[in-house]
Amino acid sequence: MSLRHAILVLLQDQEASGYDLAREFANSIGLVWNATHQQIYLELGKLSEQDMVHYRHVPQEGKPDKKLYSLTEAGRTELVRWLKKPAGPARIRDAFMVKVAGGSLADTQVLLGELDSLAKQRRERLATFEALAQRLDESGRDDNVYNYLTVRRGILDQRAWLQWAEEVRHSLEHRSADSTAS
Amino acid sequence: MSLRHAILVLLQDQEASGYDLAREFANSIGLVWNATHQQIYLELGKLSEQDMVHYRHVPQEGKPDKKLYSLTEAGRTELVRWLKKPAGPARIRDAFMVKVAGGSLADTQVLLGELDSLAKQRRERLATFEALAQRLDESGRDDNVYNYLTVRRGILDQRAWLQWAEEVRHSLEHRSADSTAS
DNA sequence: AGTGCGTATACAACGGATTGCGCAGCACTT
DNA sequence: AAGTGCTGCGCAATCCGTTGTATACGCACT
Repeated sequence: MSLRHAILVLLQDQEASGYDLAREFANSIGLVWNATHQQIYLELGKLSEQDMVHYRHVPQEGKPDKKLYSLTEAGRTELVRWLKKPAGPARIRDAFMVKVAGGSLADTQVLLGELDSLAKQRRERLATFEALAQRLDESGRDDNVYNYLTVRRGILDQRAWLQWAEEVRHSLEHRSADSTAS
Repeated sequence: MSLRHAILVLLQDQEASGYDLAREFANSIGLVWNATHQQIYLELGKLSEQDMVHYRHVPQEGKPDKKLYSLTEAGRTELVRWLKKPAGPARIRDAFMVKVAGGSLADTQVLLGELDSLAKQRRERLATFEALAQRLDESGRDDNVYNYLTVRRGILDQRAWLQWAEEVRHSLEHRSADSTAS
C-alpha cells in the first residue's frame, strides 16, 4: 500500500496535474517506482473524495483543460502521520531474475539477448539519473537534498543491476562455450 | 504476472510442499521477491487444476500431512514457453525511499531510527546470502550456477541499499546538526 | 488527406495481491 | 495449565494494478 502516499509526497512541493505526476513517476521516483496514468487518476479521484487533495480547474488553449491538484491540510496531516509509522519491507519484482533462476531450462542465447536489451535500458536510465543528480547537486539548494537522495537510490540500483548483469553474462557465456565445445 | 512462473521455476529442481515454497520464497529468490502462503496455496491450486503441477499426498507423523507438488510435462512446457518471451521491466516498491523523498515534512530522528533498523535487517540478509553463495560456490556443481547467480543478485541488492543508506544517514545527520545549531 | 504524436482525462473489466480469519497438532517454555 | 511458535493447509473479502478502450484537440510530418 502506497501509491497514495507517493502521490502525496510529490504534491508536497508543487501543484500538479495527473499527467504531470505520471511524468514525474517516470523520472525521479519512477525509475525505481512505477505507475501508469490510470492508476494515478483513480487515486487522485479517491484522494479528492477524501479531501486529502483538492484541485482547481485550469482551462488551456491549444491543449486540453487540466486539473491542478494540491495538498489540503488533511492531506498534509495524513502524510505526516504516514511518515511516522514504520515502512513495510521493500519489494522487488524482477522477472528476469526468475528466468535466470530457471536458467537450466532456458535457451542461453535468448537469455543473453534479453540481458543485453535490459542492460541497455538500465544504462540509459543511469545516464539520465546521473545528469539529474549533478544538476541537483550544483543547484546547491538545501531543500533539494531529499530529491537528490532519491535520485541516488536510482543510480545505485542501476549500477548494482549492471554489475550483476556482467556476472550473469560471464557465467552464461562460459556455459554456452562449454556446450558448443561438447 | 508471474508468481505463477516463479513457482514453476522453484519446482523445476525439486518436489516441494506449499509450505516449503513459502520458505524458499523467504530465502534465495524471496529476499528479493516475496510471497505469502495464501498466495502460494491459491496459485498451487490453480496450477493443479490446469495440470501444470500434480501432487502426491504425504502423511506424516507428529506433523500435519502435506502435499508434495512437482511439475508435469505441461508445466515444464509452459515454463519453457515463458522463458522464451521477454520479461517485463523490474519494479521496486520501497516505501522508505518515498519517505526520504518526502523528508522535509518528516521528523529526522524518526527517519534515522528507521534507517538503522532497516539497515540491520539488510545486513543480516546480506550475511545469510553471502554464506549461501559461498556454499554454492564451493560445491562446484554446475547446475548450481543459476542458484548462485540468483543469490548474487540478492547480495548486490543489499550492498547497494546499504551504501545508499550511508549516504542518507550522512545527509540527515548533517541537516539535523544544522537545525540543532540554529 | 491521412497518420502519428503529445497533452489531458476517465471508465470498465479482469486478474493479482494483501489482509483477515480459521483449523489442527506437536514441542517447548513459563 | 497456559502461552508461544512451528509445521501445514485453506477460504473470503477487499484492494491494488494492469490492460483495453474512449474522447478531444492541436501540431507536425508525409
